[in-house]
Amino acid sequence: MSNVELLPVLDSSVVVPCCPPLTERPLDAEEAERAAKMFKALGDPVRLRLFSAVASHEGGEACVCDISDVGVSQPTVSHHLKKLKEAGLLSSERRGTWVYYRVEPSVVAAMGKLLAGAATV
Amino acid sequence: MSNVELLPVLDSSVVVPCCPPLTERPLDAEEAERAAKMFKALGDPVRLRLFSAVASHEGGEACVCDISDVGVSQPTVSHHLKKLKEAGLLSSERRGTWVYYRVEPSVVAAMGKLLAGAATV
DNA sequence: AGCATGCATCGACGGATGTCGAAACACCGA
DNA sequence: TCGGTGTTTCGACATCCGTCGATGCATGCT
Repeated sequence: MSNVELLPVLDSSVVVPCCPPLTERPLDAEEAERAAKMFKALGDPVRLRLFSAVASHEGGEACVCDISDVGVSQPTVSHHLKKLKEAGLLSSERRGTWVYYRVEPSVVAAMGKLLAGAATV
Repeated sequence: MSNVELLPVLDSSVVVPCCPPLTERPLDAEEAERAAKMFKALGDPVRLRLFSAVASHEGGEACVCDISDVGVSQPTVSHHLKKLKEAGLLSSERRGTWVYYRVEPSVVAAMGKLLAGAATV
């Protein structure tokens, strides 16, 4: 039943260039500015729910109508999705009536790499 | 009956209970609230630099004096360290004149687990 | 063309947040 | 006990941010 999605195997070396792991050395101002934007994007409960809804949706994508039941108005949902997009965490594409959002794997991987190591001090 | 230890030994495999990976299922409101607090704590450039400074400091800990050169006033540094502590990402201990901060590995690991999977959609 | 639906933008409002200087607190050495 | 240094707390302020209703735009259906 499940037609397997084509997974572009996560190539860890092609991760979006941002910053070294947080444990490698203290981030400088510019690096911190960039990295903070990504964390900030997930630093809101509504955005986190939207992101999770997209990430966990079958097919790896979801239209706004699929995920907009998070307790805030429709304009607010749209506002948050825009923020997530600006942070690079989601991308969107219009197909007919609906707009589909999907996770941007490389950026999420970059966040993971930032954290990697900090848990094993 | 419940005279159970409230704070069991922190086994690094037993990560702080928070939420399932973001890809497993959509987070509910309560989970999102908890998880967002952690991301929000790292969503400020100054806090990210402070966290990185602690995480990368030799010995896994640093006193405020070691890391307070991030371009803001000293009270502001203290304010941000408090936020990181409240989020559970750092812990602190006073030893004589100085206060030492260190990374709380289990909480950082929890954040990593949230992200894990979202990069391999 | 006209209308209904899905989504984005606008403008406004209230509360949260980052920042500072001043002051308080904790500790140590003389 | 006193002064000095490291750190936190306090109070104030400007800005940012999440939220909403109203409105605009794009698409598809009749």
